[in-house]
Amino acid sequence: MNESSFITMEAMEKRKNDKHQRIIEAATRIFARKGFFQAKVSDIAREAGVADGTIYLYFDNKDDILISLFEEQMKAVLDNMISALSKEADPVKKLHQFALTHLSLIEENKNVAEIIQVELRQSSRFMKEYKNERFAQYLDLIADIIREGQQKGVFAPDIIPGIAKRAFFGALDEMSRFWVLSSRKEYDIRTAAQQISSYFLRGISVPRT
Amino acid sequence: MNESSFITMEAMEKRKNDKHQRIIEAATRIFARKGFFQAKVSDIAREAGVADGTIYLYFDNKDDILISLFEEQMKAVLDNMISALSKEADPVKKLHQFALTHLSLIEENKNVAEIIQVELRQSSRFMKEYKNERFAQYLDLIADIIREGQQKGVFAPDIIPGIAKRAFFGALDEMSRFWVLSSRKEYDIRTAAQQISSYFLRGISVPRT
Amino acid sequence: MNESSFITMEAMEKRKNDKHQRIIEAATRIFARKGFFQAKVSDIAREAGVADGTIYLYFDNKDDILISLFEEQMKAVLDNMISALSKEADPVKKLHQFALTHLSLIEENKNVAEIIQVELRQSSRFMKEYKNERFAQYLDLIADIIREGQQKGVFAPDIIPGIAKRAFFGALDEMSRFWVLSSRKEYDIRTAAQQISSYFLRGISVPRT
Amino acid sequence: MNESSFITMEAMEKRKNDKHQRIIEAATRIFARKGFFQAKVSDIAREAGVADGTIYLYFDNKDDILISLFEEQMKAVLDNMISALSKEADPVKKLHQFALTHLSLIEENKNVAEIIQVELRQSSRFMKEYKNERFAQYLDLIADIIREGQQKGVFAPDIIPGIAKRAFFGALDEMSRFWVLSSRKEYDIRTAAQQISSYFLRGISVPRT
DNA sequence: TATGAATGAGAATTCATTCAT
DNA sequence: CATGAATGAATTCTCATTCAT
Repeated sequence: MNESSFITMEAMEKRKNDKHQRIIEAATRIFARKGFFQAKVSDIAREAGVADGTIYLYFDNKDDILISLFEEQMKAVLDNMISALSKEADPVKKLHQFALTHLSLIEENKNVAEIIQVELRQSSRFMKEYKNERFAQYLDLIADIIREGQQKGVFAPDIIPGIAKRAFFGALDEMSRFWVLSSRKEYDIRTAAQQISSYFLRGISVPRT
Repeated sequence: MNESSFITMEAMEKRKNDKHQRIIEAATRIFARKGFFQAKVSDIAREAGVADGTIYLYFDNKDDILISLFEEQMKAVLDNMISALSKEADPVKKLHQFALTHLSLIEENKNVAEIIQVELRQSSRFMKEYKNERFAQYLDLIADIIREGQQKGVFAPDIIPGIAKRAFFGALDEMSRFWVLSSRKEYDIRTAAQQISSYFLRGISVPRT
Repeated sequence: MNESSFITMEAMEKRKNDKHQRIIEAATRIFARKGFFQAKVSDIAREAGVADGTIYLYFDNKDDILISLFEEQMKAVLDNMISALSKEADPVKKLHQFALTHLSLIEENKNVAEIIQVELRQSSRFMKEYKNERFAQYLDLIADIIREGQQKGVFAPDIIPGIAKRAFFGALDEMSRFWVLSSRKEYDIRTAAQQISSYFLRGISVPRT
Repeated sequence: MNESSFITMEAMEKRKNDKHQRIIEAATRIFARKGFFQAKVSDIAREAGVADGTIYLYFDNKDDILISLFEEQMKAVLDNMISALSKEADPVKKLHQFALTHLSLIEENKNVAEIIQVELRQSSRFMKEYKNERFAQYLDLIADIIREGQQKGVFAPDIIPGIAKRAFFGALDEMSRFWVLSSRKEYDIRTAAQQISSYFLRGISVPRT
C-alpha cells in the first residue's frame, strides 16, 4: 500500500463518516427546530442532502438518530467540560468554571442545547431502554468538585453532593432554557455565570468567621 | 325561568363541567404516562369514559387539551403557592416556604409534575401561539420575594432577580425531575427543600458582619 | 324494545356485517386478480368502496384479511360439500359426488378457487402460525369416504386413506388449476368429474371377480 | 486468436457461468425458504457470495432470476424424467416409473420442489408473459404414455389424455406438497409411488376379462 | 467484470377529526 | 349533547435497481 492509496482510503473513510456526520448535524438542526416527534425523517434527509433511504444505512430508525445524537453531543460536552475543569485546581474556581463553561457551551451551540433541554426529558420515557449515562457523568463532575471541596474544608460538610449537584445544574439549566427558548438574551453569559456560581458558592461554603 | 329549570340548567352545567374535568384529569394521566405526542385522543376518551367525539365538544383539538390542562393545573399550583406564601411575612421564610411547597406539590401530584416538567418544554415550540403566562407568574413570585428582601435589606442589592428566580426555580425543578423520572426517592422532601433553600438563601443574603 | 327498533338494530347489524363482507369480497377479487403480495390494501379499499383506514376497523392487517377470507370461504366450501355428500349413502357415489361438487364449486367461484389454489400454498410459509384446519377437514372428508368404503368391502383394504385422499384431491385440484389459470375451458365439468372419479374409483375398488 | 487467449476466454466463460450458476442456486435456496416476494435480492447476493449489483450483470431483474431458475431446473427435471422413462418400454411400467422418478426428484431436491410447488402457481399470474413451456412438456410426457398405452390397447380408449395427465400429475403433486410443507414424512416414497400409480393404472387400464 | 453505497418510489398502517344518527 | 364508525392525510421504513469507482 503506497501513500496515495492510503490517502484514498482515508478520504473514503472521511466521506463515509461525513455522511453519518451530516445526518447527525442535519438532525440536530431539525430536532431543535421542530422537536423529535414533529421532525420528519424526510426533513432530516433533505437537510442533510441525502435520500430518505440513506438515513437507514447509517441509523436503525428515527429513535436511533436521536440516541446517537445524544451520545455524540454529550460526549463532546463532557470532554469539553473535563478539559475546562482540568485547568483549575481550586474547587471554588472549578465550580465557577463549570458554570461559565456550561453556559458558554450552551450559547455556542444552541441547537444541541435545545435538544438536550427538551428531548432529553422526553427521552427517558419513550426510550425506556436508553440509560443516559453521559448525563449522569456530567452531573457527577459537579458532585466530585463538591466532595473535593468538602475534603479540603472549603465547602460545608453537611452539604449533600447528590442534592447539590442537581441544584447547581438545575440553576444553570433553567437559565439556559430561558436563553434557548426566548429569542433575545436579556443577561449576558458572564453575568449569569457569575451570579449563579456566586449564590451557590456562598451557599455551600464554610462561613468565614 | 322557574326554579326547576334553573336547577336543571345548573345540573347540566355541572354535568358539563364534570365531563370537561374528567377529560382534563384523564388527559393528565395519559400525557404523564405516554407524553403528548404518543398519547392518542382515543386513549384519553377511554380513560375519561367518554366517546372519542365527545372530546371535541369540550376542546378544539388535541393541543387545546394540553393547553387547558396547563392553564388549569398551573392556576391551581399558583393559587396554592400564593396561599402558602401569604402565611409568611419574612422574605427568608417565604423563600424556604416556596421550596417546601413546590416540592410538596410535585410529590402530591406526580402526573401534573411530569407534564409540567416534560411537556412544558415542548409546548413553547409546538404551540407557538401559546404564551405560558402562568408559568411566568409562578417564577415572578420568586422575583417578588427577592425584591422584597432587597428592599428590606436582607438580600444583597447586586442580586439580579431575573436571574435569581430562574436559578432558584431551576434548582428545585431539577430536583423534582429527578424524583419524577426515577422511581425511588433517595432524599426526602424536607431535606431537599432545606438544603436547596439554605444554599440559595445564604448565597443571596447580605453577609452578616 | 318494539319491533321497529328491533328492525333498526337488525339493519345496523346487517350494515356492519355488510362492510366486513364487502371488504372480504373485494379482497377476494383483488387477491385473485393480483395475488396477495401484489394486492395493495388501497386496492381492496377502493374495490370495497371504503377508505383505507376502514379496512383496519375490521381486520388487524393485510395478512388477517387473507386468513379471514380463507376461513370464511373454506367454511362455506366445507359446508357445501358436507351437505352434498349427505345426500348419498354409497361410498362410490359419494366419491363421485365429491368430484362433481368440488369442480362445480370451483367453477362457480373462480376467484375463491384461484386464491385457495395459489395463496393457500404461500400461506403455509408466510403465515407460519396459521394452521389451515378447514383444509385438513376437507381432505378428511375423502379419507372418511374411503374408510367407509373399506369397511363395506367395496374399496380394497390395502388402500392407504392418507395417501389416497391426497391423490384424489390432487387430481381434482390440478384439473381446477388448469381451469382457473387458463382462460378457456377445454373440457366440461361433468366430463372431468366423470373421468377423474372413474379412474380413481376403479383404481381403489375391490376387483370384481 | 492464440491458444492462451482462448483458454483465458474459456476460463472467463466458465467463471461467468460459475457465478450465474451460483446465483441460481442461491436463489433456489432463498426462494424456497422465503418465497419469491419475501426474498430480497440482497439475500440472494449474500447467499451467492456476490455483491448486490453483480446479480444485475447476470439477470435483468428479480423476476428474471425466477424465470431462469424455472427454466433451468425444469430442464433438468425434464431431462431426468425423459432419461428415466427411456429405460422402460411398457406404458404401464413407464407410468409407474414416472411416479417413482417424480417423487424421487422431489425428495432429492426439496428446494426446487418447493419453488415449483409454490412459485409455479404465482408465476403464471405475476409474469403474464412467461409461458411455462417446460411444465407443459413435462405434463405431456404423461399424455404421451397414455396415448401410447391406448394404441397398444392396454389403456381404455375413452380415457382423455388431457384430463388424465393432469389427474395423475395432480395426485403426485399433492403428495409432494404434503411432503414439502410438512417436516416429517409419514409415508415413504416407494409406498406413495406404488399406491398412486396403482390406483391410476387400474383406473385407466382396460379391464381384464 | 465487480462492487456496494445511494436512491426514491412505494406501501402498510395510524390516528386526529368529522358527522350522521 | 353524545356517540363511534368512517375517513384519508400523513409518515416511517423497505428494497429493487443504478452507477461511480
